[in-house]
Amino acid sequence: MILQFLWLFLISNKIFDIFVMNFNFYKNMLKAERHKYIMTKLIEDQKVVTTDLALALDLSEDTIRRDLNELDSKKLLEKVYGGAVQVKEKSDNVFDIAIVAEEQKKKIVTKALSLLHDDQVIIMSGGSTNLVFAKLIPADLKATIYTYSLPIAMQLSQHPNIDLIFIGGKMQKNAMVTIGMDVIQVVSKIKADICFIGASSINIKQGLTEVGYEISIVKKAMIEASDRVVSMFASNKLNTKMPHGVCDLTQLDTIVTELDPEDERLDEYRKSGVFIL
Amino acid sequence: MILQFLWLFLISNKIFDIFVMNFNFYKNMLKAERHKYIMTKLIEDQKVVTTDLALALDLSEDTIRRDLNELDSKKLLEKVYGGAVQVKEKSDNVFDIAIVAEEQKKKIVTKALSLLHDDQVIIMSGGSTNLVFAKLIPADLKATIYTYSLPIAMQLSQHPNIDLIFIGGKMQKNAMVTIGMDVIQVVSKIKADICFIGASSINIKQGLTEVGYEISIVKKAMIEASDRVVSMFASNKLNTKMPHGVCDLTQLDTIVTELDPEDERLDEYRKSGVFIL
DNA sequence: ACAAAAACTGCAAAATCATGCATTAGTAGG
DNA sequence: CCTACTAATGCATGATTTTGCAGTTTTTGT
Repeated sequence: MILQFLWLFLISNKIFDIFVMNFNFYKNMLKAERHKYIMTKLIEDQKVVTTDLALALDLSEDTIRRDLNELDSKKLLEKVYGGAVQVKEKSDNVFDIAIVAEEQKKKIVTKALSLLHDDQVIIMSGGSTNLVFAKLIPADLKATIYTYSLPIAMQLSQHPNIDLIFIGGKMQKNAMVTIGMDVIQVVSKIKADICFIGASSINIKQGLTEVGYEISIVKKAMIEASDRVVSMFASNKLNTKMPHGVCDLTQLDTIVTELDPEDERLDEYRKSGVFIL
Repeated sequence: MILQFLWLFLISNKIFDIFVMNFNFYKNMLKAERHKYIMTKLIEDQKVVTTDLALALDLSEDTIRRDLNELDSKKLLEKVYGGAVQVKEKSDNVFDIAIVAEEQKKKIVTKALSLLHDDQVIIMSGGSTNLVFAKLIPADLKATIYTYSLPIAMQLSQHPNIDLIFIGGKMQKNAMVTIGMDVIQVVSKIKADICFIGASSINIKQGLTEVGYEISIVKKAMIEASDRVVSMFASNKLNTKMPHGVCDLTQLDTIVTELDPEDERLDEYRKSGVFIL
């Protein structure tokens, strides 16, 4: 009986040693090492607890808290009451697309809603203005829409009454649109009533111009395929220029900006014959 | 001697503590973790019940209520009498796709990452499991990926080293994938090294089966176009059946589930010759 | 309308945190 | 070697946050 206890005692002593080793293992740790340890622990467990760390590293909780505050201010973790958790990946979600000046764009596209009618065949290019437009298309509109923009297709796929056709091809990843010959081929076979073209730049002489060559080609094909061509953009795009031409003003039927149609900044465009909404 | 017993007592206390810790697994949960747990639970079950949460987390109902109020004021959920429900009006943001049992799916697809190599040509079908897979594809993988799923294309468009080709066609809006002859035509011309097929249902006799006819046709074409066919799914899909056949087990090269490859539930599948990861 | 369940309010105990201050260790310069 | 300086750490103190409980109010179902 005694022997059993003695044995247990020895065993427990061993365990105790291990404990002590673990406790004091990190005793002479530099601050940087500690931070690394904390970050590793955080990734392992999804969280760290102040008291646990103080125990594990044999330091006062105050020091741990200071560490956590420091790491928090570096945005490496998020401090919470009792410890810290992983900083939530803000842009991990590819799917939330930030739209700059969304209110302004809403104002623009709302005007263009009057151009929509049931049973139209519509082509939409990419761009955040067109995305806002897609959001605001009335739920009861019945139409066929072609697009080659992923975000716009995502948006329109929520729409109950729209026949949606995505134009496939090689993805231009930053703009999230397809480009290339496959796109041109499909677009050139469409007979659309109306197309909505985002604009990088517009001016009197060159008309619509684009920053990318491939996009400019696709837009040319869109215009060719549509009876009516509408371009929506904010007024800061007026009188600017990009390397690749898309079409001149005579090929545009309607432009839509946030300005009053009678605004003097649009005078020259109005003279060229394009309808201003 | 007394000391020995004292020591034993301390040790047993420690062991006891560990037991208690395991028993009350969530006892030392940080508030932030709790909120995360609640939100996960909410997405899984579409609702949470105050009393259930109090029981599950071993906390008073008051605390749970305070949590729910807090999350409610952050607009992350909507508190109702007895618990909380998901905040509606998700039409505001089409783009955040809720993935049920994301952790389980991560476990599955992580196994499949070993099948990826540089310079492969890959076809990916739709489905949330494949979406999780797309998220976890290493940033340094250089490959060409074909897909006809909007969310997967969105996800992969963030990937710097992947040539991404979207297969266009008519959109099946609820699944956010393209379907139809256009898709078949493109797929049948691809010569892919490997394809990853989501599964609605799988069983020994019929193999892969699908709920939609069109999808089943597309998947047939995918299999035809690929040297190697991989299907990833959770084990609850095992031994279920849908109306439209895709392929039998002999046409599958690899299946991946969250189960251990030696699990007895996979015995019959293993016998059929398919490799189980 | 009434009883039971759920929710809210105020309160107190406990845990956690921020701050100021003293101590220590390491370091650079004379 | 000594001194002054700085950074890091621990401790004391008071503030803040969290949590459960008791009592009251609101909601729900019958």
